Amino acid sequence: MPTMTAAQKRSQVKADYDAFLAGCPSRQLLDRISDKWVALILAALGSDGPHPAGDCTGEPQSMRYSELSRRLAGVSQKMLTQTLRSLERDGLVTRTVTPTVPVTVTYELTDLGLSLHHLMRAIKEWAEAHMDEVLGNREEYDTRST
Amino acid sequence: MPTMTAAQKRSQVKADYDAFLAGCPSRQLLDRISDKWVALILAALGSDGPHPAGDCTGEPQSMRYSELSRRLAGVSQKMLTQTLRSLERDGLVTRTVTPTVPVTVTYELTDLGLSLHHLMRAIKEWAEAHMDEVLGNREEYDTRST
DNA sequence: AGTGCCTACTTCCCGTTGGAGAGTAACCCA
DNA sequence: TGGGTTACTCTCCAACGGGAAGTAGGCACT
Repeated sequence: MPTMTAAQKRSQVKADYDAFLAGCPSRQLLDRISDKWVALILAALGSDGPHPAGDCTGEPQSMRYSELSRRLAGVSQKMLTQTLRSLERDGLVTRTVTPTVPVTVTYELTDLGLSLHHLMRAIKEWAEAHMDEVLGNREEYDTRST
Repeated sequence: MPTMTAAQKRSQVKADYDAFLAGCPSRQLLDRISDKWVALILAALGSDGPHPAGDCTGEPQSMRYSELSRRLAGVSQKMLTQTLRSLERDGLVTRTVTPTVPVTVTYELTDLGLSLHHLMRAIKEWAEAHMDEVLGNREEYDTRST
């Protein structure tokens, strides 16, 4: 009769590994980067001008809260504010308040944010290059299982 | 009395933009990539061997379901299965069932998945390079507001 | 024969997250 | 006084995801 049942052993193994990938330094930043809206905000702040369907290139520029809100169609104000705050906290964007008639708040990428933006740009390019392939795979997979 | 109140106009503007970034081809793939577990699974399948705290490099290899489950400490079985299915659907990983004594299911990166993994590797490197900076920024931000 | 264990899931319950929409502050305009 | 602006904040609720337990199909011990 062992001191540990199989179930207990399983928990033990799990606990042993908990400090493993959870402690990976990439993991914490990965969680931040893989936030639904972070990538889009970076993309928006990294691009300029109104871009025709899907074009996210261009020079970095500062944007107002309302501009971002309009640009990132689908983002709730709550999440936009929240995400911008966390990006500011991480030093990826700067937040500047200008006390004009109605207050104006502008957000801009820092150098750090800009460097991350370059990575995002690469991902966007990958996405555009392989979009068709992925879509094709999905279709095939769906018809196969139907 | 205008035909449109300001509120209605706002909804109108929103609807106009809804088809905008939502239709961006990057957006759909971005949603997939920025899934909490996708990046981690890709990292796991792209690395090999047990790696000491935070080391996610190495050669791609196939892994069993249970291996992944152990490696990605913290993932629920539900999400692991779900995520693997969607990755398979997208053609990023292959799923092979070998009818051994207890069935063995192995997952492996496809070429497409491998190419995405390279991007992930770049992100991991960025994360490691700038982790300290971000952590410093956070600390500063937190002390400032306290 | 019965109990237990294995893998690779699926199912159920429930807490947290995030969206929709209304409310707020501070000020301008008619 | 009523409406407008911007940049939020708050409240309510649906849905996503985690934890734990259940399932199928078969080996292995006793």
